[in-house]
Amino acid sequence: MPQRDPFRVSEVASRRTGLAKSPLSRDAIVDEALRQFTSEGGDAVTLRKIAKALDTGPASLYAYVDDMAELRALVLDRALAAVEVDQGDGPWRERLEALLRSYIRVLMTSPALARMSSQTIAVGPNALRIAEALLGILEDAGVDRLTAAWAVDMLSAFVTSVAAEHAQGADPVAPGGPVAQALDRAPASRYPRVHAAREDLVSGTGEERFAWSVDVLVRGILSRAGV
Amino acid sequence: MPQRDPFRVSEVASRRTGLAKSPLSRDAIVDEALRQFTSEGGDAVTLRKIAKALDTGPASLYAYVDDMAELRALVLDRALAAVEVDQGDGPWRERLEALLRSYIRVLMTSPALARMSSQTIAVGPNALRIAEALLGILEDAGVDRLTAAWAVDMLSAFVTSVAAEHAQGADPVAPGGPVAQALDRAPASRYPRVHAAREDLVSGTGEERFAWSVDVLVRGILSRAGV
DNA sequence: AGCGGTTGACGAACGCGGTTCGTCACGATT
DNA sequence: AATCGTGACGAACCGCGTTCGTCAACCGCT
Repeated sequence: MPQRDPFRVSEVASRRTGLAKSPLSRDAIVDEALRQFTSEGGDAVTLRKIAKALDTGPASLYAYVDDMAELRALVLDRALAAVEVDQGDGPWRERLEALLRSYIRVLMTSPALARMSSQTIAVGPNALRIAEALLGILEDAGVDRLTAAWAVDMLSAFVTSVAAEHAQGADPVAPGGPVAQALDRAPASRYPRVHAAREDLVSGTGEERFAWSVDVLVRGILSRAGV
Repeated sequence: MPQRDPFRVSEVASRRTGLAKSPLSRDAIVDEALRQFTSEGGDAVTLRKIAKALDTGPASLYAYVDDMAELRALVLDRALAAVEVDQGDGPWRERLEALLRSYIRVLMTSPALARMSSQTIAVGPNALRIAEALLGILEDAGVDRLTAAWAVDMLSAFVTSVAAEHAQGADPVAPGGPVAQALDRAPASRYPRVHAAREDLVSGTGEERFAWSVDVLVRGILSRAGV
């Protein structure tokens, strides 16, 4: 039990005048939710915890937010505000990789955020900002508009995929992790190729795999684009 | 309160001898769970509903399953048993596309299944079976082992991504859907490229986009492979 | 200055989720 | 026939999102 502050009554009064306590706005709610999403141990972010942190009850939040789903969407877009979209004026290839790297880094701030991004389609202003930047880079690369549009979809899906994979427990590919265990348990008789490639399947750092995957995507996209 | 059946005692007795009722095994639990995952409206599959369908209480399942997480993993792998891996003896490109198509079709059996597949890394025997087949196809394509191993990862992630995207509400890209709405709301002044490409971003059927994406991935992978 | 009407905040409760615990009936063993 | 260990189960716990009815504070009137 947190200590019940006897001065609480005056706080309530002051809350209306909006001096000591923030008067509970939509922004304040989203801010606190994002703070919990990123700072917390990464466990479940709940409406009740957010309310408690804002020194109120769960019901009060419903004046500003329709739904937990809406709140999640708002939080995701606010988180995406941290994605750095303007990556200097180097060659487009470097700018693309830097943008995707920033995108991934933001999503990996917390497992909860990464999980959310793979379940919610981001359609907020910041998602649009990222899409706009990607289209610009692909334009510089000489990719036609339709190809670029579809490529934006693939690149976004790729980023959320990588983040989601990273979200469930520290590096499942690491030695001793569930993947390595499963590969060791796989009998060579039934899965000869998996067995033969068991080291390759878990080789490389996250960094290397990321760069490799981006390269595969870029080559594929360029080879489809009417240069 | 559900009516208390006086005949219940005899049912318990018959359950022990395992005649009328299946005597509650791990397989029976996973079977029923998968049935609910696929047949149900696609909503949340809960331990309690599974128990009720098996004519018992939630606590009884814990004799056979450690966790809801373990149950989910078991269900996912059992679902993957339906993926058709042996796709005739045509050219590798067709076999690859057919395999991925079967994979996606299975995951799209229900939204709940699709959502699960993007959160849980599949490491069961059926996941290994699919990986084995993919490695075989890529081998036929002349892809070296390391490239093939990493490509398996990308292809799997791609499949679960597509399924997850499809999982949240009937086609978000459809006209009137949240994506189209967001694009219409996007001011051309701030997002000129997004605005210009707003039709391309939502164009194409799921089929066309799937084929296009696979083509991008294959081209990228081949161009990295030391043929 | 006094006064309804509107609105936002809140306590309490509802239904449902996964999980745990103590009990008791069962089938096998002595 | 008596006993024992096992495992199925009812009941309960705690936390979740959400809803409802109430009440106090603010606003624009007269």
